[in-house]
Amino acid sequence: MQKPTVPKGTRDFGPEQMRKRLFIFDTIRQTFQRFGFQPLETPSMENLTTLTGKYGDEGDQLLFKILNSGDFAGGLTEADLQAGSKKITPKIAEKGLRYDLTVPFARYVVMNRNALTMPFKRYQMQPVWRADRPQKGRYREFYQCDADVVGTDSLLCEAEIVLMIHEVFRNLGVLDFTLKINNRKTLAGIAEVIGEPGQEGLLSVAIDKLDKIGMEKVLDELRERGFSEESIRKLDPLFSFGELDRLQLLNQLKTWLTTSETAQQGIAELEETLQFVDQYGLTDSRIEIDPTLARGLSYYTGAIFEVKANGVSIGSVSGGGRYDNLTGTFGMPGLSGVGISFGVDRIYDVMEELNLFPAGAGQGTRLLLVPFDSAARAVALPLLSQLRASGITAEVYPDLAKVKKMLDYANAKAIPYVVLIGSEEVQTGLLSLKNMVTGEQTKTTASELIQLLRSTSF
RNA sequence: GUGAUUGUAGCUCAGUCGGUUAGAGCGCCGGAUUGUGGUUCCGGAGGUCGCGGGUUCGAGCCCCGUCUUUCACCCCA
Repeated sequence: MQKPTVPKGTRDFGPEQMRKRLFIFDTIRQTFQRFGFQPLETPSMENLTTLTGKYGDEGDQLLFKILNSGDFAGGLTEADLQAGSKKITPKIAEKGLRYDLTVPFARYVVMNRNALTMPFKRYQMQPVWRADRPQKGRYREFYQCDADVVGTDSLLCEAEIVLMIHEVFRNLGVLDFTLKINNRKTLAGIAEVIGEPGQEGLLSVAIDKLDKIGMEKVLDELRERGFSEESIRKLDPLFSFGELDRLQLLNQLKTWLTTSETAQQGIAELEETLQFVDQYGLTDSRIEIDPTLARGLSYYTGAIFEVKANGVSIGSVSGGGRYDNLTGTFGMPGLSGVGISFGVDRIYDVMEELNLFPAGAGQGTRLLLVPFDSAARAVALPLLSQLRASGITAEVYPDLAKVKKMLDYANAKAIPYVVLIGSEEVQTGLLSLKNMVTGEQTKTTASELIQLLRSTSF
């Protein structure tokens, strides 16, 4: 027998998982809306022309392509087949699954440029797909929750992103996290100062691995990529910022990168952003300026953010930054934007590993009505409506089954309360409320019952 | 894309040197108990050993392929 399976790197989410996931989605959505972002959804598939070339060569490889409908191979010639799969792909697939939410958003902005009020703030919570090999904290289908502002280069937006990150993780109960922040202009400045102007891309990928592989190996990689010994020597100060506080760090950066105008601008942006954050009154900030933070995506041009949960070995749970020209490739240059993306699946893994889901997050039905016969059921149904109208999640066992079966059902669904209704309850009008955790059973009226369930969270 | 790794009942896992009819715990179903679950006791169902091929008198076990799981690299949320 062929047992059914789901494709590699994809998962089903059962009821308990889904409730926890919805807790994460709801928490993030609340914050996005509170900050004035408006909802947007885009199609799962985009034209490949929209997607390719936006994520670098590596990214293009990771795109899921969708085979054309109909006789997709009909127009292929012998020469095409000889040319190999890379040449054939555009002839047989003109659509692909979205790789992130930022590029479809940029496409949307360009298509609706005349209708949108600028600055335009949108949030979007949808799955994205990447064709890489699954491993810990990495899936082929996963959800991102993005919030972006386009049409302004105000650093207030960067500051608000910092605030939203703090609010989201605090509301989730993930208190021990680090928000790393840096600026691509500073990185560009470093490349200038060490005598490798324009090479900040290569510099970034290598430096990004610092805390993973250590300084020596980073330097080896730079040598491999053609950086001169002199440049590498000039990079020294970057590794000596260890224990400095924010002010000292910024001053040292300014001194070191004094000859680069770009770097000075990056540092000034960083300072202004942090100043705004202070003015907003953020307390107990988890911000850490990290001059080595690089991030892979090539379209970032200003601030870059990355959030890691401490105490777990799962990659970043959130990341983002400013991009000056994302819409340029779609024929709309000069539109600046900044955004943040929360990775729901990784946040879930972190919260599960650290046991951070609140008891209410996995909670479904709170009360099961157990009528013993049809006369009892006639009492139960109006009561059920009354309970639901009071906002209490309640259900009745649909069959007139044995009491054991119904109580087993309550246990299986982890329903904490049961109301038993038999001939005695029908006659007296009093209900038997059973606490399934303690086993204790009391007589109660309908209104007392509602009051009790409203006043306790579970 | 590179290199490892995993797969036996719904779940977690045993299964000796290749040898008769593949086992356990938990879970599930029924009963003890027609107004009381989570404890106990009794009974029961449930397997193409991931899939395909090969070696062998004989394969869950050995070989090849393939899919899947997990992990590292690359890259990333």
